[in-house]
Amino acid sequence: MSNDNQLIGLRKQKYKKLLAMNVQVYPNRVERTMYIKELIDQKDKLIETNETVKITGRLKAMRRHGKIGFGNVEDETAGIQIYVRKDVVGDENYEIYKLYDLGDFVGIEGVAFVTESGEFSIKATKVAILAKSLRPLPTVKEKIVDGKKVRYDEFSDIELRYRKRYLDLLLNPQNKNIFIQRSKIISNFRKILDNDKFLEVETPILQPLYGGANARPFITHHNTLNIDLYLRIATELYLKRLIIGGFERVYEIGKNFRNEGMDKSHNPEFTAIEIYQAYADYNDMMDLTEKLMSQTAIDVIGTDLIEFEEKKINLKSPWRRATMIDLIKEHTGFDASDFDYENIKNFCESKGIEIDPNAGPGKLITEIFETFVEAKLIQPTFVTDFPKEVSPLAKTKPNDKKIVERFELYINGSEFANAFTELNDPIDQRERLESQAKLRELGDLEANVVDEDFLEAMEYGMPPTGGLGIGIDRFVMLLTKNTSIKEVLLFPQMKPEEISVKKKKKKKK
RNA sequence: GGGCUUGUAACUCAGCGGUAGAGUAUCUGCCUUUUAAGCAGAGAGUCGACGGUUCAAAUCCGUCCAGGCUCACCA
Repeated sequence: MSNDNQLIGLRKQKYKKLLAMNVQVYPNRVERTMYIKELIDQKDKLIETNETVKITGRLKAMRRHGKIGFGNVEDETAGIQIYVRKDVVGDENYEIYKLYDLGDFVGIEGVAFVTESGEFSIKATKVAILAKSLRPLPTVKEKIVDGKKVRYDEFSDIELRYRKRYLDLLLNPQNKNIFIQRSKIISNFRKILDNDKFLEVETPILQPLYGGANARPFITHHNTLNIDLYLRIATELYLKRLIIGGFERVYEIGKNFRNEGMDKSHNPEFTAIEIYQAYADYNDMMDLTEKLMSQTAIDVIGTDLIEFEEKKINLKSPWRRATMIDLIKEHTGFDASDFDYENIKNFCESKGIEIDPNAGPGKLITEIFETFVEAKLIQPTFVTDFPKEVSPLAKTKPNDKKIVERFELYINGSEFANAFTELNDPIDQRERLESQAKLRELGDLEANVVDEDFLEAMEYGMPPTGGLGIGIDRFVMLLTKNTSIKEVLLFPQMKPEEISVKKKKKKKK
């Protein structure tokens, strides 16, 4: 018998013993008079009144001493020590207590008191089991040394933490806290936008055509319609349809799916917020980005100064705004402002940048930026005025048709937001999408596809609009000081373990 | 995809050619104020998988599986 089965077997035996004692091991209804946090907050009053309280929670520690015993019970608000005496709770209750295992959900009825060693506890008058844990939780022990918590045998295996996130949440409060922060960040975005008269909407995840970004999609199939559908790579084109439809301020928070590589900052599904505002442009979007991010930092983590990887990142607005061309000049000395293909190509070659034969000067300029500038933008920086060539959905500048009104926000060397003065000229939009289609034919799997339905919508008239997208996961990483996206996703994508193979082999033996 | 690296008991780890180890957890006994409770004893492992070398493999070699770091690719 494997150890695993041995430990589980023992717990199953206890389950049976409880049943034999006519104890409901998984009762339907449970009574709780207060959360443990409330109990602790009312310590003095409860000791004075000797009032009976009922708490519930998971058993996190047990210390049995013959005819008495201690334990620690935790609910979501706090934990408290329980004290169980055989002569107080009676034989049957004490028997139930003895059949407790670490990880069981228990209900304790009792009165508040302070032990001889000074610990506020609850002295049980009645004990119950609310749900038995058949599988032993990993053992983590804590000790308080000089007021600091020292943890032993922490559940720290990264792979296990991701695969069994429920254990990570249960055993590592600091990791659970990441997801509390994440939730607060998202609800704070909502609060700011809702106060600003934005309407939250939901658009299709399953799309007959995908668009709004350069990326390879996931493909799925609808049986009844017998058509392939794509999981959205962005919400952009649907949100613009809503602007056309007369909603002046909309946003959507949701998952996008991109069938591409995975690394510390890319998960195949990730959360983005996209925001569209009629009668606004990319300058307004910069103001909005600053407001959302710096205000949220203050609201959620209490400061807009973040110390991360030994860098001090200052989210206090205003943030630097600089054009891509100027930043390239600043970091390399190279002046690409003339968009002269030969000149730019020569520079790329001299720096060892690989040249895609289909790339025009705009694409090359972007590559120079990515190679020499991106990683150096530690403080929040709006990189503005992108080449039109790489921005098929953004409006050109009035005085320079090679450049569009677009920005990307960089913090700590990586992209956090992308925004445009949205292209609303349907003739221009059609030409741009058609030239993307040509790139596709030349083998660019990430080029946009022509979405006739979207173009038709735009032909009815789309107001001048500013649009903005922010990567939520990366922002959560920044505020919670995590370097891996997996740490801020509850269930990051992992390769499945080949359990079936293992099991088959086991059975054969 | 390349390089480096990890995988041993439920958890955290040691062992790195000669009969599988420790602490915690679990079980048994003692124990009515403990708190990483204590003391005494016990059980628990296909040493990620499959091959190879060897008298002998957790240990050396190869392939594979799953992670991590990093570079490349990619928004």
